Amino acid sequence: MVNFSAPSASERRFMPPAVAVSTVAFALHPPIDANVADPRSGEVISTWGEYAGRDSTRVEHSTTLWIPLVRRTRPPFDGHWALPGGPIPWDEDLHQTASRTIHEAVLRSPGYLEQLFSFGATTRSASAPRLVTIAYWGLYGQPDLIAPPTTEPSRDVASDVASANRDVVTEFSEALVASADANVAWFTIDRLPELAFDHAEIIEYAVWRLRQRTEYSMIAHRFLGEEFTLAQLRRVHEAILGEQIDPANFRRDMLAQGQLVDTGRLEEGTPHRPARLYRFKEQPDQG
Amino acid sequence: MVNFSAPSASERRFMPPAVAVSTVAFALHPPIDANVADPRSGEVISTWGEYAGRDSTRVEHSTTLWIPLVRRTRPPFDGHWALPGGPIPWDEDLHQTASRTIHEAVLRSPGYLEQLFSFGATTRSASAPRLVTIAYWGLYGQPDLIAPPTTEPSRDVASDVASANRDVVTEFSEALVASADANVAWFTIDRLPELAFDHAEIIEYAVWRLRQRTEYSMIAHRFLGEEFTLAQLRRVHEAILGEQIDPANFRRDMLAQGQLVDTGRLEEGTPHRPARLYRFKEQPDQG
DNA sequence: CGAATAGTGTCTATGAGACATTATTCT
DNA sequence: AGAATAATGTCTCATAGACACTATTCG
Repeated sequence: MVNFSAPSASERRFMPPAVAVSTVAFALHPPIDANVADPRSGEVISTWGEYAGRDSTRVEHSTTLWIPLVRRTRPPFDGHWALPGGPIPWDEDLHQTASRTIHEAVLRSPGYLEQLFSFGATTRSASAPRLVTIAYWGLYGQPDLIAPPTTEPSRDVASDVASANRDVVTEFSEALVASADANVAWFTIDRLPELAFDHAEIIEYAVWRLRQRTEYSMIAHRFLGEEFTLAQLRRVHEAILGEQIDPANFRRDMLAQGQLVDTGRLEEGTPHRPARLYRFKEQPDQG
Repeated sequence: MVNFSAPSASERRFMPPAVAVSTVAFALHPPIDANVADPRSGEVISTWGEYAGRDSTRVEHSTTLWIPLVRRTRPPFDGHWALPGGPIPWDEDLHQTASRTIHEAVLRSPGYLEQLFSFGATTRSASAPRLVTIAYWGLYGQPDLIAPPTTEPSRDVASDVASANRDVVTEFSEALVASADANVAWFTIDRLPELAFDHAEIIEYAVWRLRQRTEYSMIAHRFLGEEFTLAQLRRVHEAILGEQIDPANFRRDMLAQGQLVDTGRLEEGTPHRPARLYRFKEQPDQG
């Protein structure tokens, strides 16, 4: 008979570390119905829909990236914001766990997901038991954000995993609360609140890795809809890089890549000369 | 009272995955006293010292990279070769575990160590319990290889971790045998034997990442001694890339980097014009 | 001297950044 | 017409690859 009752402190010393997953999910802006929080106080201000209103320029000209965070509701780091995530069930691949846990928080699945790094320092949480976190980073594209929230049957992780190692779940229990509530909100990456554990470091590294990427085409692909103008594509790159790009050179380089296809159609409803609409050339999906 | 006796198959279903570390440790050639195995049979042929003899050109002109592997002595994959590694004790950082386990197999510590990727597919071992492996890659430099084997007190992992989750150790028990024996041998990366688990995939990815590195200077740094000629440095780069480099262009580019310092001294004992000796400019260590 | 490798100089193709200029649409 | 942005063209500079040529040491 196996007894998985909570081990005492002295017994913990002989336990192997537990594993979990956390995800940094970038978007050009939050979903319409999502909460936006004040970076300073962490207080939820309003939904993105109210905040941005019908001012589409605010969306179109988004010049920075957003990520969703989850507020912890118990120690350690009670009240601090943290990355969405959770423990790894025995029958889920790492990607699956990342995808499912981010969906449980945001009610939407990112179009792209890639492993970032594993954080396992013995010091990453002073009081809690040893936990190795495999961090992922992902991208919410325009289609993902426009789509209404989906409700997948969320597995009862508490009984699957927690019963075997209940201590681990204390770091993630907040991800299990009903979503779209005040404990899930979006922040811009250049104005983040105080974060739990070493999650600030994880986010910093995720941003760095996103910017390191040479093939932005594939990445930007995920942020955009089916058809788009070169200006829209350029703004995605600018949001990722955090700096401006020369439109002329950008056009030349992107077209030289041979990844774009001119649809022959034109943008509509502009107060100026309309731009050509492009789409990406078909190519094998990955991620 | 916590009972960590081996769980049955049905009980395993509710256990969280265990975590371990494996390391791909590159070197320009094996240590002098290390075993060299025949790629086909996996049989240990001789030590590197016997094999290479006093033919220093064989060492100097090494045109490929070597890695140490450990032969499994029990199922699953009994008799197959695998990466050195082991489970993570509660009080060790991931780097420390990688460094310690590779030392237990090779009796030498690599001069450079960097996290590679975490492999956690549910399918990576059919019969054994779920295990997430955090892979590292490292470099043995010339000084590391010349140095005599060091014997650090190896912690009794079996009692630290294995007692808590004995099943996990079946994948790594071979790392605990007395080292420098016939179950540890070196292979060239282009002629590897059949490997256990998904370790072939891990090695392939490690080689890819090594070659992706733009700043080879830092990497090559680790492979060389204090002073070196440009030809020696070039051969390191050629071994990493797996292809030849134009000596003239290589010289120009390396000197333009401003990382090299002319020591003013010359190579000795050559049957031709001796080359200048360089060293790397002092810079903050990392890794 | 000849062999062998070290070391230098030069030509060319490519790609990125800067920026001037023309084109097209709306108000 | 004037505003605003799309789209094109051109110049320069930095870098990488190819390769001819000179220099120095040993035997």
